[in-house]
Amino acid sequence: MSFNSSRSADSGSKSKRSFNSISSNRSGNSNSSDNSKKKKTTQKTLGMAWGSNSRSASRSSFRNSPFSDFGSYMAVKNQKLQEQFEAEATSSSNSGSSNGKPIFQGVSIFVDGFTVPSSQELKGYMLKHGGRFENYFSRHRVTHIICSNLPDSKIKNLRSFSAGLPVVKPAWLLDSVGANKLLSWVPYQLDQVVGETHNQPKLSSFFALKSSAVSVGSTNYVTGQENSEIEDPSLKGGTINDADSSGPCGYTDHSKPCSRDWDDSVHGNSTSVRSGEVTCHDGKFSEGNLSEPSNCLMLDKGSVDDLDQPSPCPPSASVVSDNAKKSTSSAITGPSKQHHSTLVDPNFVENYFKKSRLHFIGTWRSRYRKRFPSSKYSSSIVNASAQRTSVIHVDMDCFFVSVVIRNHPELRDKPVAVCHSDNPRGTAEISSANYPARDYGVRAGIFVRDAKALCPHLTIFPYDFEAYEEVADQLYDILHKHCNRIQAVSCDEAFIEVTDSEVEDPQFLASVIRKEIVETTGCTASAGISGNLLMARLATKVAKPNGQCCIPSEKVDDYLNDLPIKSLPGIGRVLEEKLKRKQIQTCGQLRMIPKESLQKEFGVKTGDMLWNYSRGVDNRLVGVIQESKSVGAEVNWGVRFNDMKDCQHFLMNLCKEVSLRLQGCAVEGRTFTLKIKKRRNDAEEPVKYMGCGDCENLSHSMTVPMATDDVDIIRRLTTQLFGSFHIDVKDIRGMGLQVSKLESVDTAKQGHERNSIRSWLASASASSKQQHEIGSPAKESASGEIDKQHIDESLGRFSTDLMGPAVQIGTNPSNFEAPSNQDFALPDLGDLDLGVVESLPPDLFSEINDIYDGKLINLMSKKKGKSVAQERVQVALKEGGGPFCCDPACVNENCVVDKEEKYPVDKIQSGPSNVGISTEVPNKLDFMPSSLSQVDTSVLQQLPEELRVDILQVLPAHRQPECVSDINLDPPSKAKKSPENQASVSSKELWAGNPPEWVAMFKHSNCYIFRILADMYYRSGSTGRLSAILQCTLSESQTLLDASNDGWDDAICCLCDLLKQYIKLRVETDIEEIYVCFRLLKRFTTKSKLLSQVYNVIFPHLQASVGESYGGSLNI
DNA sequence: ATCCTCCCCTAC
DNA sequence: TAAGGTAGGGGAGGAT
Ligand SMILES: Nc1ccn([C@H]2C[C@H](O)[C@@H](COP(=O)(O)OP(=O)(O)OP(=O)(O)O)O2)c(=O)n1
Ligand SMILES: [Mg+2]
Ligand SMILES: [Mg+2]
Repeated sequence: MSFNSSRSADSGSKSKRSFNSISSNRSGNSNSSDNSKKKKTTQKTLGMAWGSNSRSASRSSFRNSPFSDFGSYMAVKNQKLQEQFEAEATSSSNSGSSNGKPIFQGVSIFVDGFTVPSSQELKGYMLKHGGRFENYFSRHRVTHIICSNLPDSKIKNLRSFSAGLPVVKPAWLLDSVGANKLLSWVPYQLDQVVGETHNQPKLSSFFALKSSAVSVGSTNYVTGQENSEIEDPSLKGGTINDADSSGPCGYTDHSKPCSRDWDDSVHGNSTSVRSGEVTCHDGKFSEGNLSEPSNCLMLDKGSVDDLDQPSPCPPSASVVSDNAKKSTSSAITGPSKQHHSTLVDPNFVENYFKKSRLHFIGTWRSRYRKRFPSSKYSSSIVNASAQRTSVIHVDMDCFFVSVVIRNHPELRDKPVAVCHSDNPRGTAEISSANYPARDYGVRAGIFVRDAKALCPHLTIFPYDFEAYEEVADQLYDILHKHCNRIQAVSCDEAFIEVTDSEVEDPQFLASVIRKEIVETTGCTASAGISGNLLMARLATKVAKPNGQCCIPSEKVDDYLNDLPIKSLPGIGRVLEEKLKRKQIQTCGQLRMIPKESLQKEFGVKTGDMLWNYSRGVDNRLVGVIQESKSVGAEVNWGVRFNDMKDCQHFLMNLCKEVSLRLQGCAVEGRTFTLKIKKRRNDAEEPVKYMGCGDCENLSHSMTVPMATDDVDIIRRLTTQLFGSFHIDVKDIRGMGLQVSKLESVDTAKQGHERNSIRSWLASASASSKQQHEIGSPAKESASGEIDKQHIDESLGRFSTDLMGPAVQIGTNPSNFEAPSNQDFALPDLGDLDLGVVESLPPDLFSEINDIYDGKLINLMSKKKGKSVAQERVQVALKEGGGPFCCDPACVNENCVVDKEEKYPVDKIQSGPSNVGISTEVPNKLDFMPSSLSQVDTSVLQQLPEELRVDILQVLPAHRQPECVSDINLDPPSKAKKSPENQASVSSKELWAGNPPEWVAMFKHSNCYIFRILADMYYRSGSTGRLSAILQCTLSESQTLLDASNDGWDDAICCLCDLLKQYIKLRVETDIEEIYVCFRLLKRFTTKSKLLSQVYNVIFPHLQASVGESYGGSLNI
């Protein structure tokens, strides 16, 4: 199941998709689908339980482990988890410093529910007298449960989870304090519990227990499980079955049988909307003098409530709680106090996103884009703007709640909210609350503990992202059926534009759509109808819940007059507060302020918006669907690092995420912005569990010349960006990576074609037009002359025949037309440099051969034996013969570096990014060259010793930067004895007092030095060292290309030079480097003004014609 | 003037 | 326990 396939899927059919765009790319694991499908079917009526699933199991590092291995691993890990748990700071004690007599020594209480005195006071008593206070229940740590009173529904569960622990009234503590000794708790037992034995010793967890505070039967809505079947994971840990058999979470499959059955059941119930009877009964609305039925159509709130809802399925299957899984699916990286942080879970980023509601709604749009690739209708909208139009705004009522209680009609009139947790003391956020709950003040975004305080009998349901996705799809299918001008706002909300000619009665259309929505989804929607986006949206607010409302233009002013400014979209907390300080609370008051004042105070655009909105004016058009401007990922929860390694690991995963999202959107980006949330100095631990608390928001960005989606490049960039923060990783509370300056990956570059030579050439020629826009022509032609000279000079030593004669291009950009991809003319076969072509890696050769319909190979065989063979340097690189290392931390000689590991996570431990730990060794990746005199000593230090010696011997010959003398260098005697070392002597003599002209080509000092060395080694036949220094150059070039705007000319020069050297020398062990060169140049040169240099590597004789056809942009 | 970077604000 | 993301708009201030 790939992203592209889902994009091409017919919108009517339920294609496999994932709400988490990453997961579909990553897992590609169809093995789990059978399993998960079954599970889903049975889960349906209960909603998904806490999360983990076969997908996550299959992605875990244990995916291939046999059961037994996994099981024993889990056993060990749970033991460790418990040990951690023991040490965890979720409990408070005051050992040693208690100022009261330690009468509660050995007593550890957990307070359940409301108590008198409050749990905080009890905590105070405990700490004062040597006892412990547990915020969260654990049978291992807690010795007594303190409880004043519990509703009956809780008692049963309390018995269960208490597992024989005494449940005692607070008076026990008070009396003990009063008596100044520990009294027996027996007389203080809670009456309701006395005499009972625990006949249900197994319970999901305290967490799960809490969720059944309000129960229907004994079903726990949160876990979707009969309580009696739940095991306490904190005791036993996850079972193997847990890890292997639960259903997927990020959602993919919409064609499951259940949805069919459900659809059928819906259609079995006939419904009707009696739109003729509607009037505006809404109180708010009436107060606004808008109650005329003729002008304002509003369905009676009750009228749709009466519509039949799909018949509820009885709760059927139970699902193993995810609690166990969570404790098992994370590996332990070391002792830690946080159980849900980056410290514990190496897959934190991925796992986190799977459970984040905000991630779900935040990424919904990109999924929608794939379902309904846009721009079909956006142009017609512009045209249609001449006509009179109405806007309908449709928004699902308390979306998340509606969806999860579709099959619980008995809860429709009871307060219900969706939340991760049902802990009445928890800091989990309410995602959505239904309207009965809102009557109690429960709102999206408040903590569950506050919600429970406002409404103690609030029923909490867990998330079911899969179901939200499914309903959203149904919603948009319906909308698209009725209208082709739709502007998606979110998964539960859209604007529809209708022209008067198309639809005579927008209100009737709205009622039809709403009826269809409730019939299809089992959830109600509300609609607002008005003349523009703003007023339609405001009308929806009036209409909710389950109603619709029209605000005709003549009623706009009246309606707005008393409307609180906060109700206007775009005015949030901050603007509201600022206006309030100016005594502005309503739109009517806002209208009194002249536009100029507003603009002066809030900025031009914002002032304009305020002025317009307060008058009901909104000039935005419906449906102008712009392509996305940025793609990013961030995590600001559970982010805690102890050391650089944790941090780097996290960052690299974030990069992977971002890279995959870019690829998922088929875009590449040029600007990378790393955001870091840094704990404020004065901020203590956040109120919210694992939250980021009060933070400073920092960001640094970097723009590279060539757009990319490549994870390795992104990682290098990100690493470099991170270094620029100079931040203590312990202060980091959140990080995000955003990519902007996006360019869409055109079809020619997609798929396997992407790295082919043909597409490279084609894209290069197509995009060469843009070269005119880059840089000034004067500068180009000037530097072109220099470049040519220098390159001739420099390359002459290696490969005089590779460069053809220079072509000075006459600049005539105005006449220039870039050939299209199709027009790209293949060079004549006779124009190819056969020596170079022959030396290409086999598959590159074969690719070119294919381009020429196989004629190339014939030509080659004819000319065989003539040319290049004798020019080749015979290289017989023995194993490890090239001491190379680009690893800052590694100075071992003979270090063979695996390409994949060039920038591994743990290599960036030192350097400026690691403030306060070790700044004396600069981070190589932080180096950004700017001038010839700037020699990066750290780079030099990373070189193998022998090469370093050579450099020091060479440098003084013409220009030795001062800082080189700082290098602490002990010339190894071994190096002196090496026969290869002779090269440096001769080279030194060669260059002494006579620096070659081409040195100016390498403005970047490292490349410059490397180039000198390469030349030296080449002359001396030191092939091992030559190979090593070429790799160093390649590595430097990569860094340059990725990171520097200034350095990419240098980098291109280096790479072209390198490529020629590699190819010409045919260093067989460096085949991979040739590929890297090619890839870099392909990526890079489509927009390079130095394009022709790359061309010349393969098509040197084409220079003149290329130069002509590509106008003045070429400088060779 | 216009662009760029580093923020802040807003909505779902 | 708990999963505070994502993307666009826009302002301030500096570089050009
Ligand atoms: N702070 C928020 C706001 C919204 N949502 C999610 C849950 C909502 O159900 C969904 C849609 O947002 P709405 O603003 O449309 O809110 P509701 O649909 O829940 O209620 P309403 O009836 O007011 O539209 O987005 C969320 O998780 N957290
Ligand atoms: Mg809604
Ligand atoms: Mg909404």
